[in-house]
Amino acid sequence: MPTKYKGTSREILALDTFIKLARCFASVQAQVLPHLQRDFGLTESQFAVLEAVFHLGPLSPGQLCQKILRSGSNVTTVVDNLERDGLVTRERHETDRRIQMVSLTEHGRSVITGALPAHVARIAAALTVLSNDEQLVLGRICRKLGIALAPA
Amino acid sequence: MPTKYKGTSREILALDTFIKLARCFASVQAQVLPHLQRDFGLTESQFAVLEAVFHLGPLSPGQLCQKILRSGSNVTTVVDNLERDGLVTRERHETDRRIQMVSLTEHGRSVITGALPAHVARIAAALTVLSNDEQLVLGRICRKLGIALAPA
DNA sequence: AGCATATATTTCGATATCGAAACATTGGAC
DNA sequence: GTCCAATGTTTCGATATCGAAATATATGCT
Repeated sequence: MPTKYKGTSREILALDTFIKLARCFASVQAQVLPHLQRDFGLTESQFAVLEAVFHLGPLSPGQLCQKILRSGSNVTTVVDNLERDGLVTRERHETDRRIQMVSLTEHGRSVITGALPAHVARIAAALTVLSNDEQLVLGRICRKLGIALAPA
Repeated sequence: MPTKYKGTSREILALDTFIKLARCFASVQAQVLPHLQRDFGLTESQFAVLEAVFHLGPLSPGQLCQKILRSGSNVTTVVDNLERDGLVTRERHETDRRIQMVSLTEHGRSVITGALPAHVARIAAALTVLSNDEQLVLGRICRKLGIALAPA
């Protein structure tokens, strides 16, 4: 009985479900993030930025904001640190000078190409405790919930 | 096709599932945390500490550490801020003086009793997009994964 | 052209978060 | 009783994270 809250049965079910969701997500993160840090010196957000730019090409902070689901001010900070470490560069957009395009450096590219396979392998390893069917069902339900709550 | 990574089909399924899980969790958090902050001035971790002490009685930082799934140093910081704001107090354990027991103040108790029902109601509201069966299945799979990955 | 509004980014101040190291206390070995 | 290893907490330095305010640029209206 994971929850001690006294509410309607609908509330109890929802809270119970959400607590399991949160703990499960935290558990997977715990399997994966320490390695990203120790093996490649990357935080979760740094990895996410590198991965996005690697797969999609140069992006603005605003676009990164959408991709990594963080605030604009946070993207600024993360990109600052990546730039300081020589993994990305910032360049003003040619025609709209409000925009700063973030690109990978050579070093950044080699770091993300090195880190990506190991990271994916760790996630896959963590999820092997679920059958393919379970993963599909989990994905389907999560997708439904995520889409329903997505910012208008 | 949420992922652009080229790996084994097993890896692609796992990554795809995990991305949906992460986004879904983030979406629910986004429904819930801003209200906790604006309506009650509480961060997620502050709420978690108050809720734990409210339901379980006075706890040590080490016990809180287990409950809220954060590092010990983080618990120290969160409790510092709660103490500064007059929501909890710290007292040395009678017999084992290494331990600091964290207790609710009157004010802390009234804050958590005020915040809890609204918080639960918001979570329940967010999850109403899923049927009872879907919530049960989601909970079951998450629990299986969470338990399998739980720290040895 | 001038100006108000909208958009893109950064700055600022606060809290969270971690791991490693420091500190305090306990309890067992001798 | 003394010492040492184990346990519990805090400190320290770094990054993340947010929202609000500031800044820079663009765009539309007149």
